[in-house]
Amino acid sequence: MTTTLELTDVSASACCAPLVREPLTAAEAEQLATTMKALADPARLRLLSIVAASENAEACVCDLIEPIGLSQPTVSHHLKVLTNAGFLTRSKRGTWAYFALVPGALDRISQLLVAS
Amino acid sequence: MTTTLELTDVSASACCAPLVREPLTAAEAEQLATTMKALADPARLRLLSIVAASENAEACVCDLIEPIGLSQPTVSHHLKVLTNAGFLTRSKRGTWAYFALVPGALDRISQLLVAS
DNA sequence: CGCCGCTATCGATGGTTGTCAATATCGACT
DNA sequence: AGTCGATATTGACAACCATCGATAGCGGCG
Repeated sequence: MTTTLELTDVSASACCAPLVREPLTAAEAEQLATTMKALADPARLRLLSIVAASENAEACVCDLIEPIGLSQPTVSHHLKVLTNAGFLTRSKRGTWAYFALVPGALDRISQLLVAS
Repeated sequence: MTTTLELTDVSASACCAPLVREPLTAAEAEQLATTMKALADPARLRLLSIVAASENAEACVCDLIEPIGLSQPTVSHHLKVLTNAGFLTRSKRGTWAYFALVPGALDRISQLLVAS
């Protein structure tokens, strides 16, 4: 299993000097790439946007399978990737598993790309 | 060869309604994922940051090979991917090929991720 | 013209990944 | 206990991709 990514580490070591300010070290680039790889998939982007647009920015797996149009194991896999990357949290209530947006997670990588 | 990505199309069709506002369509997700896949690679992220930190946000291929630590064909390949994705432009002056940042390209995808 | 240096393309290869069917797990309810 | 429904895990397979060596194209320069 991949370790949980520390987005804050990237922004800390590269604080006030994001991607466009000065060259990334190999380690920083590796970490940022791993995080972005979690986003660079159409199914995962759609999952994120569906969760974000849901009530309380939270959705049950059962509500995600149909709109995505993929098999249940595949959806479960993508949700795991997004969770490991720090974009979603998983909370099981009864039989159902609810995935919720991690506040600020998307904003963090967004700020790493922007120039200002 | 992959077609040049139209980042403006994404931001246009998703204007004022980014990733977190309402569910992405399959086509939007596909396009955004393709663009992000170009970024989700450590070598390409480092190339971008080196170019961005150079004079005039522009760098020669010969100046990029050594700091990246990859073979010349591999570097050339990554630069092509970034160019096709709309993040770099290529201009050949004499024997040398100079790659420059496309202004606003990174900011565009950055704004697609952020909530506000 | 002929050589040389810079860059791009080609072909091959090993590794990664998205996907599914099958199966396991686990909670709820009877 | 036993069944059922929801979710996660496993195993397998095809597609994709990053990388390199070899080679081709192409200016500059002697």
